[in-house]
Amino acid sequence: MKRPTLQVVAARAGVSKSSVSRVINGEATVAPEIRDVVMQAVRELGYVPNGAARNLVTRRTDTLAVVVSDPPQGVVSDDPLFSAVVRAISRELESAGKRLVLMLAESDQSRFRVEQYIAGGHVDGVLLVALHGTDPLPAALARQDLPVVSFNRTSAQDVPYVALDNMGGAELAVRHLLERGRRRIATITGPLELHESRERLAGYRRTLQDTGRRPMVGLGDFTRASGAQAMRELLADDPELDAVFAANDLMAIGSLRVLHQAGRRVPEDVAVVGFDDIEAASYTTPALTSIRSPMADQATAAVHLLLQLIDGGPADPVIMPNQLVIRESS
Amino acid sequence: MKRPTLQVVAARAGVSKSSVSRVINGEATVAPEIRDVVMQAVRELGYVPNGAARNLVTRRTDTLAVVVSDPPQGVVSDDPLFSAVVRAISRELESAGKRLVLMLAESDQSRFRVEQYIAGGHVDGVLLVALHGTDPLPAALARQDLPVVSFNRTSAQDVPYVALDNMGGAELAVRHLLERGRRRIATITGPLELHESRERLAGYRRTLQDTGRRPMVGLGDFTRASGAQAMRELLADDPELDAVFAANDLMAIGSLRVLHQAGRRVPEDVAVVGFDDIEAASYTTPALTSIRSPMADQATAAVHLLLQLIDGGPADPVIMPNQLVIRESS
DNA sequence: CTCCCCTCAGGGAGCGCTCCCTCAACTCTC
DNA sequence: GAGAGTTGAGGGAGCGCTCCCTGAGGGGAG
Repeated sequence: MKRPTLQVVAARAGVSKSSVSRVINGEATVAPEIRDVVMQAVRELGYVPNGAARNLVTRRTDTLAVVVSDPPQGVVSDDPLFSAVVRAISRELESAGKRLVLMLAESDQSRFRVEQYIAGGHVDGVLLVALHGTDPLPAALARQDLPVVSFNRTSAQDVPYVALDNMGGAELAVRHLLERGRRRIATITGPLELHESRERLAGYRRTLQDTGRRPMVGLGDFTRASGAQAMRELLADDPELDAVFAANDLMAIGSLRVLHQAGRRVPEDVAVVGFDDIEAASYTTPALTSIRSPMADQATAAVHLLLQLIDGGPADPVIMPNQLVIRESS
Repeated sequence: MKRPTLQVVAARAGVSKSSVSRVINGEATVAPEIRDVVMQAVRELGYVPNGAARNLVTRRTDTLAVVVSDPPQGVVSDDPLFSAVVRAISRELESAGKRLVLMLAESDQSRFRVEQYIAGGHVDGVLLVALHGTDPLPAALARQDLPVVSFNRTSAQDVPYVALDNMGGAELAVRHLLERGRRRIATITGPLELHESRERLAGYRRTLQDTGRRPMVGLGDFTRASGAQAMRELLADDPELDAVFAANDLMAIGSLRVLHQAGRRVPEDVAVVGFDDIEAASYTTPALTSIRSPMADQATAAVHLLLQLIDGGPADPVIMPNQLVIRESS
């Protein structure tokens, strides 16, 4: 059963292809009676325009690619916030009448496939999530002349972005701990190849430096296990530490358990603050104080920026502010 | 800067369009020297075939839609497993050389848009996630003559599916509690409009009935808050209950806190078993015993089934078995 | 040596749509 | 009432590709 074409609809309605096309595309210069007879035929035949044919001539696809560039055990797509981000993007595109092609680039080969796909004219623009500082994809995509917006700062200079205020968030966390009277505040970092990890670390460093305190840095990689491991090391280095700022919630959760096992009470002996405010942060005992990253808002803003870019608008970067959510752990 | 076309490549290589097309599509009947000269030209010009033009004539798009049909506060896309499922699907499609268009259908309007899109010939097949029993979308999509695979059983009879063994999983949970010597075993259900909630409840019921015990049913809706509320009611109804099987982990986590507040020790006084084995299940105190749903495997299986269907293969439903993961809460 | 067959490159139609251009039919102005 | 202007329908080219068909050329068999 073949789908009806414009031609068929035109024949049925007794008008020309052009008129049907005009009606379908909602052009103003169509007489009401022609519009009615065409709509009638469209309904009767269940006509839906063929996308490929339309794309071919208009050069628009109404489709945007969301490219997540990340190693297989990567932090992005494993992130508890991943689904929130994807949903926010999806909703925003839906309301703009656009479609979303999701591509996870987990290897050089798939990165190549992404490039090919983008070059194949399948999409009108790209929303890029590539946190790794050395990722070659941002630059590669920027070279194609297609609108690209990054979900964070990238090494490619000329890619517009919407980023979290990671440094400001870290500052918020550390100030909060200082205000609570903590004096020996350690941090557990994310993997330092990632911009956001470095920024959060920098925020921690700067805030401590302002008050003349000594930084204590444990290295993590955003996983729960790495948070636990880093906590053990930090405790061994300084058994007297009285606060930890973890660069994400998963690591904070990992450290909670280690602190418990080491006989420290949270928050009495050691205060803990995480980052991201994932849902699990409120399930822990004690519930975790965290920096809420407005990821959904960030996603929405990124989509807006991209759509604006596609319409030929300006490409001003956006920085999203964070918010401290105080719970039991501090 | 316009992208080069087949024509341009042909001119550069000094051969015909047809030959270039043959080389691009890897046909065997091409002389090596022609292949070389074409590949050379392709490389020099950075030629990538235009997708729309190709689709238009081949009627293939190498693109599959993943449609998640769910109300705005729906359970599916809020589910912690959502991202795992999406990633598994994405990987599987990537390795099959296909693309993924993700569509969230959250309203009647967007459901209509989905139908239109599917009818527009943009995709080769549809992977449908629609848990709601009354959802009209499965039937609507089944009417289009396009391969459709559902991620669970649907009300549309003729849609092939890959489903979890929900009943078997519930049975596993309840048997486990019985073996631990529990005698008053309550359950907290998911929203009963969902197939899977009903199946999990039925599994609970059947297993208890087999041993002549009385069922105690609290109604939830898969959210943590609803789990807490149901737990309060169950405790009020029967302060002596000694075990709870929650139809998902979020509700189990909600009930843990209520039990703690009510002065019950877990697992000494009341054992708790969840369902899904989300990551947060291992963060709780005590860590949660749960039924592990092999969601990623299910996703992979669904993709396989769909690809097989597209190739004209058979459409035999698949049921995925579950596994009991025993932790501290039981 | 001739004829036939087979291999493989080129030509060209056509996929379904948009959009430009033409032209018919009115309306308005003087 | 005639000419100019305006409105809106129809015709047809062409987007970039695939794929069928044609025909050139070479090899093998008789």
